[in-house]
Amino acid sequence: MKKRSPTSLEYALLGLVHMQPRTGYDLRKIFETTPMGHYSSSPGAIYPALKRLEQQWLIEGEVAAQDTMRPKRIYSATPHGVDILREWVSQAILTEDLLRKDDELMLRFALMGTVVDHNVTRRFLEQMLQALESYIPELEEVLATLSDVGPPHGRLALSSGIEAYKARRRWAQEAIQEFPSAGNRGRKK
Amino acid sequence: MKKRSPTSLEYALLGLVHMQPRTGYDLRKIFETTPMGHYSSSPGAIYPALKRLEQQWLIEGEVAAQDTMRPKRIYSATPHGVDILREWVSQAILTEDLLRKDDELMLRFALMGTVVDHNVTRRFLEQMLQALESYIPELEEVLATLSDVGPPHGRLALSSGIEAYKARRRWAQEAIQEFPSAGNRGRKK
DNA sequence: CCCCCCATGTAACATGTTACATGATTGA
DNA sequence: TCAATCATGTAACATGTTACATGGGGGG
Repeated sequence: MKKRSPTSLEYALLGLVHMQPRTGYDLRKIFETTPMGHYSSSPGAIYPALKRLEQQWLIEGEVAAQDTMRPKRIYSATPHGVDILREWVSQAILTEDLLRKDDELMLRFALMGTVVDHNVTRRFLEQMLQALESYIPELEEVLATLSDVGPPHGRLALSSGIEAYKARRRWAQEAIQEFPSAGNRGRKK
Repeated sequence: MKKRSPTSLEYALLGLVHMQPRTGYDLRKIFETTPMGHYSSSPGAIYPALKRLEQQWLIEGEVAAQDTMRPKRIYSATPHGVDILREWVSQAILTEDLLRKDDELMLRFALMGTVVDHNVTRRFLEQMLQALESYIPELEEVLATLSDVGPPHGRLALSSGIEAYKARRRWAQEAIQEFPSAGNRGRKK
């Protein structure tokens, strides 16, 4: 039996309940009201996803308000769930991930705080920087080859993307300083 | 009969065949090899989507290589398709679109070159700037309220997002100058 | 002659969307 | 008591993913 890997939404839910136990409703509110917000949020997505995670033992729900019907379940991550989450956030970053899995990449970073140490975080940022260093020039080259005739919208859209990646590169260079390498450990501040 | 509106992928296909007639294979290659690349690209997504567009008269396919079996179809946009495309790219931009439909927003910009004049493009950029001016401070406020204890990953991920939006604001301010307003028309360069 | 690229398609499957439904609790 | 918010769920549907299948043509 091949265990197909969780979706982004499922990882997001797993990470959030690991940070702190929550109900399905809590999770929905997070997606509705915070900047985490493009991960769905409709009950038809959340509740089935929680059920799947529970079936795979990645999270477990404790029933509160036991006497009423339609009991409320408070979920938290199981040790196995934490392992799976850690494995996911620790995956190597490929250049193409910047194009095809960009959201997932930042989600991984946002959720890694509670499952890995600063060495893994640092490695993540180093790999992201490497990917950006190889991808940005590639995009600039594409931009340079685009013909000047016709509407500029395509070219402008591409340069918007390039600027976004450059902003991310600056961000990563700043961020990495908060995670000193083994050699420099403890010397910061 | 309610005509449900096309998906992003369908709009992308519609826009691309309007720029220039193409086969399904051409479209797949675009998604595989260019920066337009996170829009799917698998045959199981492209060919059914083209079929749907054809059924709604948004595109039409001309059959080439008529004598062989498995004939190759070259698609182009119908006048009705162009209307629908124009309507879509011209929609008003809401602040929440920045969070929930960001990709779609940039796709709309990239595809609008061949269907609207520079006044509409300018309006698009003005509305995007307005949305950014209202959204960026909102995010900064959220960032300021986040507690300093615990792992910084969440805060850093948020500031990465903020920097991306700021980069987009700079880009939009630059880009808008390529589309002079009615009052300044023709005065540029 | 074989492999790769051109070129199109389908079938099974999982996920997510939209809309609906239920009922408890809290504050005005 | 009325409305809003808390809280969970399901059913129908459309879309997209993965994997498979077919076949022609060109180049080494």
